[in-house]
Amino acid sequence: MSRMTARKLKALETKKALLETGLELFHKKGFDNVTVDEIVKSCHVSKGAFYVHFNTKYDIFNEKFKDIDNFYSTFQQGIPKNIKASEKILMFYEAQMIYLRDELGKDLIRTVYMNAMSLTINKNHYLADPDRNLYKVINSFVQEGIENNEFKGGLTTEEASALITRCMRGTIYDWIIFGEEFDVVQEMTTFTTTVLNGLKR
Amino acid sequence: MSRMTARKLKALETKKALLETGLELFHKKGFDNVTVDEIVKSCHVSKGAFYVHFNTKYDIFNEKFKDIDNFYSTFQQGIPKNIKASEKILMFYEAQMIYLRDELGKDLIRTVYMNAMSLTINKNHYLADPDRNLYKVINSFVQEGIENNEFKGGLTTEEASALITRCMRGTIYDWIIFGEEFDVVQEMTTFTTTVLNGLKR
DNA sequence: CAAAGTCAAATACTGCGGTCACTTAAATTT
DNA sequence: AAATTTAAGTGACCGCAGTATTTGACTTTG
Repeated sequence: MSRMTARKLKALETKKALLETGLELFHKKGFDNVTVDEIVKSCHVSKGAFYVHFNTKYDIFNEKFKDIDNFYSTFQQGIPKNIKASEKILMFYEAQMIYLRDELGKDLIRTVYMNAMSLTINKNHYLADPDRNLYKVINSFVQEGIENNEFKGGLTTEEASALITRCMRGTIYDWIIFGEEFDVVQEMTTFTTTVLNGLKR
Repeated sequence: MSRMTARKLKALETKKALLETGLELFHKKGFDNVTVDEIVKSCHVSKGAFYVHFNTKYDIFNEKFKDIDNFYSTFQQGIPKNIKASEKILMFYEAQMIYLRDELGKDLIRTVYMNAMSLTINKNHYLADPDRNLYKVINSFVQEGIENNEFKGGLTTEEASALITRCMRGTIYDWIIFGEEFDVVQEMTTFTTTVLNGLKR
């Protein structure tokens, strides 16, 4: 099923236009200073069309955010095979944070992190989805660390992974609420190093 | 200056009524399901009056949230003098989390944590105010731990305190975004223990 | 190929947080 | 005690996210 008819193709084009225009405007003026009306006017479609393709205004950024998961393989390639699991995690996180800071930007991340907290969503936000690629990657590093006896065995792989990814969320949250002098990359390294230290035997 | 005139007294009563009614309605129906119009109607004042006393709808919960700081002394009293700094921190956090979970409730905390992320605030939210009582308390515990050589000296008191309070924010954030099975008290203990472990020499 | 069904898109509308120009009465000054 | 200042309170209004209802072009089916 799901043949690509002319209509579906047209719809996909509309969605793409909304997405790209939205991202562009958000980037230029900031999420809060762009209205949905502005986006649809800029695309010469109606507001109703927007809500055919997206559930909320946030979804534009959410969609973009999900793209990161596709880049994880890229990050992983730069990580040597023969170093310790904890070092792999640190390298991975550092690359990640640089990407967030320089490519996605704080405004996008703020939006995604805020949206994840809203009650409107009945099931978990993508950010809290255990099947997210990011969590799988961390999970594999942690498993490696446990098998190599680098980490102590008090916690299961899942539990330890949850703590390590919580480092990330906690640091990013602080990045958002603290002023400009906050250095995400540096802070992420410091915090994660401490936690990894606490996990070691 | 700042004598208590009849008018100021009247205004204070209005504010108190708005605050109490707001809290009651939020508690009963949930923050998102209560409108400002509903609150003011219930208090027989105009909408404008609300915004004389509060800057946003969030402020009702923010004000309540600030009250915790007044209870810190209560928490501290239950903490023995002769135990290790790390144990004091854990006990303090545990009491804190039980209070958040059972007294303030997730909805209030969610609201405060969301509001702290919003851009509308030009200066830091109260949650990120370094002069907050909570941060001073943690700071004193950390200082004690460093002086007693319980923690290693790689980080300054302020840096180590920042990491420990980040544990709290990170765990609370996860409490909000993950489903019902998340146990804040348990998770806070596990995470903080790990971080404290990582700080020890 | 014509009737039935589908779904992207359009438009008018609702709900709500927040604002603004204004009123009014109390407080202060002269 | 009259004149002036201050600030609590009013209520109509606005901006904007999101919704309900309808339309009509395209696709599917018999």
